[in-house]
Amino acid sequence: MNESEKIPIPSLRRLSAYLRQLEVLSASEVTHVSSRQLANYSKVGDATIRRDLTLFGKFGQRGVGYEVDDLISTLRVILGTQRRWGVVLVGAGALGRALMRYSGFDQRGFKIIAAFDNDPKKIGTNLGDIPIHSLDELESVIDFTAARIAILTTPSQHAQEMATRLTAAGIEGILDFATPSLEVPPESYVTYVDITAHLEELTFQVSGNHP
Amino acid sequence: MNESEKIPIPSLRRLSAYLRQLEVLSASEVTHVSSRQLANYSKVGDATIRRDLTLFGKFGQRGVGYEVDDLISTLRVILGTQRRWGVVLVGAGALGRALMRYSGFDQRGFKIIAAFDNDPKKIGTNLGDIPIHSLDELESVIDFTAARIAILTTPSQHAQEMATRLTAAGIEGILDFATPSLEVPPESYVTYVDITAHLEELTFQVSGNHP
DNA sequence: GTATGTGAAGTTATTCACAGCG
DNA sequence: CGCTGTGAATAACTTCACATAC
Repeated sequence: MNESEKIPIPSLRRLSAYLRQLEVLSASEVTHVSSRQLANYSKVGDATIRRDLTLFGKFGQRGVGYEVDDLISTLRVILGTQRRWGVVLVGAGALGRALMRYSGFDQRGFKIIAAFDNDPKKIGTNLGDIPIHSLDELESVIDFTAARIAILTTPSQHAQEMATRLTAAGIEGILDFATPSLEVPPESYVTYVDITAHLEELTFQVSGNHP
Repeated sequence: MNESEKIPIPSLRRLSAYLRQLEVLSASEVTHVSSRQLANYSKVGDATIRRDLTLFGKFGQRGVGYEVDDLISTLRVILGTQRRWGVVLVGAGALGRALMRYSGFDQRGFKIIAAFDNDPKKIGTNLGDIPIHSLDELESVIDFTAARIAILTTPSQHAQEMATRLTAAGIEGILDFATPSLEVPPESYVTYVDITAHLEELTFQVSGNHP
């Protein structure tokens, strides 16, 4: 995939942050918010917020601001989460199991519907209501559930093989915790999360070994 | 903190990725690598790699490239991970416990040395060799261990209070899984990881609701 | 008065392209 | 010759500042 009609990735990522803040405001019965107010809740400038939003349309009212619940709906439509997404998870180790137990996905439109592992002790069991399957069933379960998104939490040695099988089986987006720079077909999309890289960012800032 | 001597954050984050790749190459007994080769392993151009590295010094040899193990050491010095960092973890829920079990930190220079939770059933127990303390002991344990980095995996309602206490107790860097835009004193540093935001990035790309 | 949406300006980051060194 | 290091050029992103709308 990708062409994405020229949406800058930084802008796209900020949309999720705006959505979080708006959900908090909505829960506090706030009905309207200006870009200035929204900017107060983050490190982003008000002009950036307005520009980000106008990449997708005109959602504000001059002199008033944005209607909170409307903007939430709009952002969900843009991000594709006004509908529910079934997600499969490959690798039911410590991190995979933690994600399977994480309750926050539900309210954000995601549901882990199946997990896969190669440990015979886990295969056939459930964690909560999520069944853990053998890797042999990867393709058939993806086909049956029509899942399009996968979370990859295997050891890094197996990550590329799993990514190849996942995309061949119809998965279009992979959230990769396992290894940097997975090779996937051009019509699919990967985002990589490296927790140690974030810690390294902190130690760089904290230890100040700057030139 | 921060002034960071003008290191662009994107460059800084790529250093961690280079380090991962170099570690793989070193394990495969590769002794030298050119920026071009390194670029093949990621989506970054070779000129970007050279420019990133020269922000910190001149580490290559013309006509040859970079010596893999040397560059690994150099990057660790830059990132501050040639020494070992004790890290405290606040919130021993599913995600916190998964991170406590994660073995990859050790080889990257990090060690979770203590965890904190408010659940009486957890307090006083160990997970692996990591003791779980009462939150009452937060300040004293940070003081005793001289920890400077913390991982925050509490429910979001408690995150700000915990961040305030952590920084007051001497923590300088927080890896925040709990809530966006924590307020911290200017001499401390926060990096935020939002797993659902990454999933939203995928659903945006996959569902193609682009203008 | 207040706040959006947006050209224009400014800033930051990436890529080009090549001189210079091993 | 190959590959780094780097000015210069380009591209990407952010911020300014204001006309416009409510």
